[in-house]
Amino acid sequence: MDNLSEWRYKYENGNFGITSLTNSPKRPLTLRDVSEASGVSEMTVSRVLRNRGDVSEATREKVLNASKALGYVPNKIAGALASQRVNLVAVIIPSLGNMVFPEVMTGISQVLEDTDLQPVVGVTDYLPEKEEKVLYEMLSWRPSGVIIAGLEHSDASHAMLENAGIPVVEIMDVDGPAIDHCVGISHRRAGRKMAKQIVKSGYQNIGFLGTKMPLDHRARKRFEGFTETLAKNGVEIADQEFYSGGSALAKGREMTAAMLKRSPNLDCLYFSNDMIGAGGLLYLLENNYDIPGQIGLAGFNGVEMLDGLPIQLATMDACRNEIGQNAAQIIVETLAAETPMESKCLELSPKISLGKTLKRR
Amino acid sequence: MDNLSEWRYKYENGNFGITSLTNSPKRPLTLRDVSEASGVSEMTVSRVLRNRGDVSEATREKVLNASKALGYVPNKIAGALASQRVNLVAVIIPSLGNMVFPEVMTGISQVLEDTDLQPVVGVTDYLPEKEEKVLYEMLSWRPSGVIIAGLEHSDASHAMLENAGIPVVEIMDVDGPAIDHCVGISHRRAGRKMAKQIVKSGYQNIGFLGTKMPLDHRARKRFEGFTETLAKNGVEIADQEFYSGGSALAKGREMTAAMLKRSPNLDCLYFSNDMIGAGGLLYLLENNYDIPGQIGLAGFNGVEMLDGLPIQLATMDACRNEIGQNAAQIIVETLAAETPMESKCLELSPKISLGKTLKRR
DNA sequence: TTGAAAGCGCTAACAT
DNA sequence: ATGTTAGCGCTTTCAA
Repeated sequence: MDNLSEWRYKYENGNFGITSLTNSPKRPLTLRDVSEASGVSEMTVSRVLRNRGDVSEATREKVLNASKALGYVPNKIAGALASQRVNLVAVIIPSLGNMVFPEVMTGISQVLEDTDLQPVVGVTDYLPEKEEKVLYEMLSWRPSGVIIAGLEHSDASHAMLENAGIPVVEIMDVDGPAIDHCVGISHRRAGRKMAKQIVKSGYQNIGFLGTKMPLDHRARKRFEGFTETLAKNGVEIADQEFYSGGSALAKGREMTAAMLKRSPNLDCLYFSNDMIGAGGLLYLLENNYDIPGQIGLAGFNGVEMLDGLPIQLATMDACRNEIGQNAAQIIVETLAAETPMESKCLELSPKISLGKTLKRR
Repeated sequence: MDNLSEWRYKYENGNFGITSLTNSPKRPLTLRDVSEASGVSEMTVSRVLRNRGDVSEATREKVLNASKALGYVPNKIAGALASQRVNLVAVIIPSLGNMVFPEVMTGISQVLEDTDLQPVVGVTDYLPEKEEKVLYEMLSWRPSGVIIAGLEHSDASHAMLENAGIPVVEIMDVDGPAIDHCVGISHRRAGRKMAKQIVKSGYQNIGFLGTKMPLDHRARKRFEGFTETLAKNGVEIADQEFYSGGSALAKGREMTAAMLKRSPNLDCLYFSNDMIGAGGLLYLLENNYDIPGQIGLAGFNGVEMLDGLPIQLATMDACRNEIGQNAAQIIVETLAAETPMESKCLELSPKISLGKTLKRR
């Protein structure tokens, strides 16, 4: 950073204009160029640029000036090869459109910002083959660690992660065996918890609305936990519907309309995410349903958006930021540890938020 | 990919279990290991793994088997250093939370998927200093191209981009001089267009609600274009309010309430993004305002979410996916070109969508 | 069709 | 405090 800020200073003070004319922009500059321009050995230049070892203030200045004047940007590829160290952490997530994952990313960045590590994102679109491809691609850059969503991976992905020889943190989910470390919530438990709450509130005819994704294991686990607990209480899902693609808000609206037309006696709807929940909520309000008296509603995620809804939707926080922070923290600690760290598995507790769409008893 | 899929095959068929016992996961495997395991020179192994040059089918098979059995993942760092080529495209955007940028990313990925290029994302949080840092960091990995949001950069960033010696595409905005290529819309023109529409619809007392970000140049330009055209029509912004942070939907609601309390005679609100627009819309509906008769509303972006709203908000599409696709296309073409490509600047036309929140005349 | 040698640009480990 | 040497793991180039 020091290097960078001085460089910036230089440009802001106009020296750039001159130097840009002196060096052809074709061949990227090397340490050697800086070395020659400053009359100091490459090694010393390297030391200055990395703030390593003892360098006299005089040489330091000479080097910095030359480096800035030329507009030198170090070649990390060569550096990484020589030092066998790469300050990158691979972060592999299913999607950026989900809002959940940008928040996880924020948590990760917050922690990594205080280190010299940098997150690099890869997106899998919930496809195991793509996950495999992305993982392979990222591992071939020899990152210092991997943070990857979910516990379910193809055999090949699994093998790659086990053999990578770097810390691996599987995030979002803890319902299953982890390869190395893991941080997340139990989606099964989350489903159960909401089922308990709904039953406790006195609802009996419950509909489920969710995504069609057979590959969204976490949604599936929530569904399983949910039905399981209902069953224990002698209640069965009265109707269910799944969607894929399109605007979640619009889908929630449509599915709710369709389901209530089909099963008018439902008294509660459980949505697998807050966005479709919000759509359902808007639909019901427009059609003058009494919420939560006539019909109860619950979602999942605790997306910030909900604060702006006419009525606050009951939901459950998925601890996204916290998950990101903890995962990054584990990577940092593992890398700092002298002795090989033990695998850690951290289960966070999603907080239920009743909002105003479930009856209180 | 061929390499990868065969590798996968191997694991799925259980060979992994055995080999994982044979090689210690401590030292990453090298070409040499594969070479020794297959009794073929490193060079030939390299050829096979990259599908380069002529290799006999027999050797090819030997090498592939050895490679898969060991679980070899090539080291791109070494490869990049040797070949002086990196298949990475740096994509630098202000935020992932905005929904706009994930959509741009989708467009980019769609195009790059058919090539061997890979996007790598960096986030600046709308901060010029962070942009500088991220850019410096990314350039030090010697990517093949840069796609960066906006036309406004610090002097140092500007200098780095000019000197990088790789294709640069500035996206989202075309109101200003580009360094190399650019793809986007004119936000000034977008602001003007919506102003024209609002005036044409007969509104006279117009309020503006937007983000407080002085660094969101595109929002600023829309605002400028908007007021400019109003002025030409003898109309002045009657009230305005800016926010920062928090749930955009909730903010839209709050700001709308506050503004109408303060300026009850407003007959139209222009929101700088659809999310706050949706918040305002929900607030007004709940309070039984007649939309668009009593009060007109317009937003900006054309976010998919809007489809689920009770009334469709008037807005303007920012061509996000298209921008991403075109930007990536330019990078691909420039890299493929034998002779240095001319700089291209592509202005897309945002489509206005009247929805039901503006009067039709 | 295959192999051997010479780096790519940097840094670790030693000198000095 | 500074310099020298020897690679890092690949690919390029040239030879066989």
